[in-house]
Amino acid sequence: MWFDIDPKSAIPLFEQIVSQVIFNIASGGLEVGDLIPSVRKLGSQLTVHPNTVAKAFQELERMGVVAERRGRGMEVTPDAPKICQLQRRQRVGNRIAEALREAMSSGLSPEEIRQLVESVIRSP
Amino acid sequence: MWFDIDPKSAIPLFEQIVSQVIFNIASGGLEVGDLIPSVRKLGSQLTVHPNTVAKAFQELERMGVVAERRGRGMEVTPDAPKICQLQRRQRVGNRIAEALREAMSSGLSPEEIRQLVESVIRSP
Amino acid sequence: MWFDIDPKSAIPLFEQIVSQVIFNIASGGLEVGDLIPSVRKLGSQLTVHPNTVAKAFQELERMGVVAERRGRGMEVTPDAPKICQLQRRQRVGNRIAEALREAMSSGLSPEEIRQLVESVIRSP
Amino acid sequence: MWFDIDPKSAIPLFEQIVSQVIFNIASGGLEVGDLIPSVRKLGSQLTVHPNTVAKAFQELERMGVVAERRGRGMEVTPDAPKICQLQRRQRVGNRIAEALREAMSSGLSPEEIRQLVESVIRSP
DNA sequence: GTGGTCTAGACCACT
DNA sequence: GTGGTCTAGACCACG
Repeated sequence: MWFDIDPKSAIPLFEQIVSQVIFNIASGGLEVGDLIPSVRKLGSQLTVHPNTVAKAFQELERMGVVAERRGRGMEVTPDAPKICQLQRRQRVGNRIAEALREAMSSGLSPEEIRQLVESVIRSP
Repeated sequence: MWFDIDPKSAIPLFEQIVSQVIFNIASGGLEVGDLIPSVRKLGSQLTVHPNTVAKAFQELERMGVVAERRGRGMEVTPDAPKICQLQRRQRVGNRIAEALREAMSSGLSPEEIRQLVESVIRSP
Repeated sequence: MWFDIDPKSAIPLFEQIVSQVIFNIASGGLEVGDLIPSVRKLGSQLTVHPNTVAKAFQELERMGVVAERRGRGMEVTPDAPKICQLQRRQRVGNRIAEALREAMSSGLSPEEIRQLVESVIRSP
Repeated sequence: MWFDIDPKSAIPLFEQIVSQVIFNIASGGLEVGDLIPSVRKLGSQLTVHPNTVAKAFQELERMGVVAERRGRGMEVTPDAPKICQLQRRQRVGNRIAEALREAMSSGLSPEEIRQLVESVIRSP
């Protein structure tokens, strides 16, 4: 299980947490029936306030990706893998599309953009 | 001169306006000494509140890209092209890098990402 | 002895258990001197955590409805029937009053509400 | 426009606020295109923290009942009346059904319950 | 002025 | 220990 959170990003923290949980389920890092980390544990791990994590969890619950097990925590639902794999493609695709749309509106040529993409995809 | 604004994007409107002005200067759509449109004119053209446009112009002035010509409006400075071409690469590059970083952290393979990018770059 | 528990209700489980014991005593299903089921037995019967049952029993003891018989369990007290018949009317009345108060504040007419009540009272 | 909030109720405040807005729209007290009161205004009117009101508004936005007008407030959507009239019946019906189900499980006869209902419906 | 996000910390129900 | 609700108050983006 892996979390990649950037507190300086314009994307709200709770939204980033939602995405990361989705990605973990989509890639099999979290499986059906698993308990996801508690709000307090994850909060201290990410140095984020537990309330912020809780907000992310409520969103995930609303999506049907996790369900509360009273007094135990939040459990990955049977429907989660299907939902999350779909969501992953949508979220990743949308953000790339948005960035490329901006790139093209900037006057850079498709070739320059392709080079930029390649340099990024290889580097980090 | 061309503006591509998306009011539904998570990126603040004033930030999008700043970028679009920078892109117009970088690509030669606006040249040194040109007057950029007034706050009201641009506001009504983009259906954005004039205060929001004013905030963007303030930011551009702070960057040294435009300067006030008393009684005439905001004028593109001599330094602007150099600044804007640099800014364009940085802004476009950063946003692509961010989107790709997310894509890679999502568990998709580099090959899948490359395909996604190609499909987006070709479509619209 | 009969228990009607809904784990999805907004009403706390322990509160539902308290009510159900009260109703059983009020209606004569449990009589003075009877032993109520043990915390573990009732817990496994209702698939509820024993601590939750224990909390309900604590509340019932505080109300004077049951008392501990050392080594035997919890026994229905002589005062219980009187207390429980009063409590039953209060609890049922309060909850109905609350639901109807909401119904009336919703803008539905008394006639529409009466119909709703009739349809519910006849159906299940 | 009318709000009936009970801070002592077991129902969460934000949920009560959601219901009350729905009821107001369903009964025509709020019409399509109206701005609902701001989080701060409604918060101080109900002596509830603005964050609690905001949580209710987010739920309403998620339901498609209101939409944000950036910098102006939350506006009643065209779909709202239909949604709210449906929701009103469901919410009111559910709560009455729950209360009556409890009443019947308490051992009271249908006739006693009907009398209770009538006495409540006539009194306040 | 508007709502959105975040931190902080309290209390509660439940296991 | 778990999550849910609420209060409190800060800062931000937008009009």
